[in-house]
Amino acid sequence: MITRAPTIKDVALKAEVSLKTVSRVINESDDVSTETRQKVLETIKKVGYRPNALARGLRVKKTFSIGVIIADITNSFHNVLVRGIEDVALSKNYSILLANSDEMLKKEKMYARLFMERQVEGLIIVPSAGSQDYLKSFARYLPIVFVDRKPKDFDASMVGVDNFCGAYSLTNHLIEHGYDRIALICHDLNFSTGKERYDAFIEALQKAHIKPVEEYIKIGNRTIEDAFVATESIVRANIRPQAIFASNNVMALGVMKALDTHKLEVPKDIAIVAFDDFPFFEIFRPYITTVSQPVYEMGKMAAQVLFEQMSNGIRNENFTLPIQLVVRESCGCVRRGAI
Amino acid sequence: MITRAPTIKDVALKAEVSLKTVSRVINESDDVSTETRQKVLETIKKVGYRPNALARGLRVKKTFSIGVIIADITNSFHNVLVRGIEDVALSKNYSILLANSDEMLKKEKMYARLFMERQVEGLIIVPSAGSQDYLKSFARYLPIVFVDRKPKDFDASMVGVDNFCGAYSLTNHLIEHGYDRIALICHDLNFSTGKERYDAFIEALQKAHIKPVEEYIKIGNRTIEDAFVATESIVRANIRPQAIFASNNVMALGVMKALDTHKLEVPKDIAIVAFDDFPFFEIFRPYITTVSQPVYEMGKMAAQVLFEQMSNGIRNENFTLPIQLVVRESCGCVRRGAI
DNA sequence: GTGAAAGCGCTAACAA
DNA sequence: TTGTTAGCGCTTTCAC
Repeated sequence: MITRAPTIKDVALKAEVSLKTVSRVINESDDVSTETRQKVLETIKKVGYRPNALARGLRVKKTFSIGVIIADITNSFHNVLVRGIEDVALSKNYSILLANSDEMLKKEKMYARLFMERQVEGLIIVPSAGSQDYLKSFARYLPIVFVDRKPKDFDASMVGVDNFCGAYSLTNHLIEHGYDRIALICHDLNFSTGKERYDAFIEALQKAHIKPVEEYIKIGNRTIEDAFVATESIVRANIRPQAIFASNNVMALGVMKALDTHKLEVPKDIAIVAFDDFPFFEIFRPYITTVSQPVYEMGKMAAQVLFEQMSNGIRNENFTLPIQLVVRESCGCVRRGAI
Repeated sequence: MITRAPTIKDVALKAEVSLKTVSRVINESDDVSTETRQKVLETIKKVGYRPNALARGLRVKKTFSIGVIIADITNSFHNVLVRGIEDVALSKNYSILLANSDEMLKKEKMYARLFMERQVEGLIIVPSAGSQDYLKSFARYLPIVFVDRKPKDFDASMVGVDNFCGAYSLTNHLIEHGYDRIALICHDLNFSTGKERYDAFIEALQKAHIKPVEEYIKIGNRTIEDAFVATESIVRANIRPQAIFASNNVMALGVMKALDTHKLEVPKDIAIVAFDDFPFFEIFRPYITTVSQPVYEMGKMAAQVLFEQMSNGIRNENFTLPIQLVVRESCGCVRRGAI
């Protein structure tokens, strides 16, 4: 800005040594006489020199940065994921370039391209609905790792959980409570997570010889509002369901809000369970029964896989992390002891 | 990685034109004959050329990136802030480099330095407790904007809210309910926000001729755990307070958890209010009365101020955004109509 | 309308 | 141990 930042040249001039000597001192490499090193270090301090990572990156073709494209940093799932990624990146001295796709393929594409131009050395993506084939031309240059959701029309490593299994056991838990009128508030089936949870829900019902009721099944966007509206219509049905399965934690909020608005008590009047936990599900009543995903670990794992491939070459592997059924009280179970 | 990415040179060679001509086409500048332009564009497509933003940045001394240092992306205040910043950055075609300081000055410093080396064109910081004088040497090169908390030993532009005023009116609201035994669970006074909210709390009591009781006032870290422990000790006091003021939303969660654990009903047995809102404060009972900050707007404003200074020169201004008292039911007010 | 040469800040390769 | 030269991929200057 105002002043030009001093360069390696300025240091060399002032310290009366060559560029390379300064470079050597900076990189703590090679052998520079203690004397010269001292002199250079002092000069560096005096002129306030800081190496230009860009110039360095251009030369050595390393930028020490990776690109991360998630749906929305404001969503707790995504920010915890990012935290996991960042912590690993930090430990490797890498920075992350972050972008929100807002579930729009167009934005996802735009950012992926932008990050390529910025010479990121790897890409971690929570893919939006639609085709990821645009990544094919990138995959020759850097590794790409997907998290949470499966990409379409493009193969790369992927870190996620067994959504089918989780949703199945959650549905089963409701069935074991004796409910046979169970509603599903699900997010978009174009996401692999939505699809798998939906499929598991249906299959669990069928296995228990319960016929899925169409008016109890609502598919919408992953928003509080959509879940609210869906729940309202379900609750107004001729025969109210005894339980609701929310396909994710955000939608669970919409369900809760709607039930509260209609003065329905959980789990007395109606039970509810949700896929994916939230810290405060344990703080506010009713404590919501969920399937909990190791989100932070997913982020870490994704980063680890990426770094592994950055140094040892691109591979194509899937990693499925374990989930956990967290039984609390919203399903109708009696409350366990406090804290 | 595997393959070398094509450069401008490859394109020039293949299209049988000079480097500069390709450069001209890329930058949509100057006059290139339609014929040549066509030829170049085709070649670009054919070889899959993408400009190298780093090389370009090195030359034109623009990196189109800004650094953002927050406490923790996992905290809703901070991620909403980042979202505001990102949305503005996107509109200006800038990327953000993101880092979590975890409230540690050391990390904050490290990242600020790292970002400088990466040639960010501006810096937005939520400062940690301690001295920000290390930034003095940076301030000659780029603008720095602080958000939420005031820096120490260093002057720069700052975007925040009137914490004193907000905490004062929140405390006052409790006093108007007739409570005269009011507890404060506050985060570190080394943060300007903590200090100002604390001061306001005390002053509001004194103005109402209520003597602050030492055992009702707890200072801790901004964590659920600290707030939990603090609340427990307060609740066990000889004479229990009638209300608790939590200095932020995270600590409010700890307070709620502790009250729940001790089977104290809000607001029947004890009232609670918190500084800073949370979306789900409106979804789970009891609906918590808060002072709400325009966090997203704070992020946007910070970014706008930064960009303004990036183009028009560094200034030193303070921006105070309006807050809002959101009266719900945890303070003892009767519940308003649903949704 | 197009191109050659120089240089952004740095490091690799090779000399000295 | 230290210095010189070239070049990373791009744009700017100035020539043609």
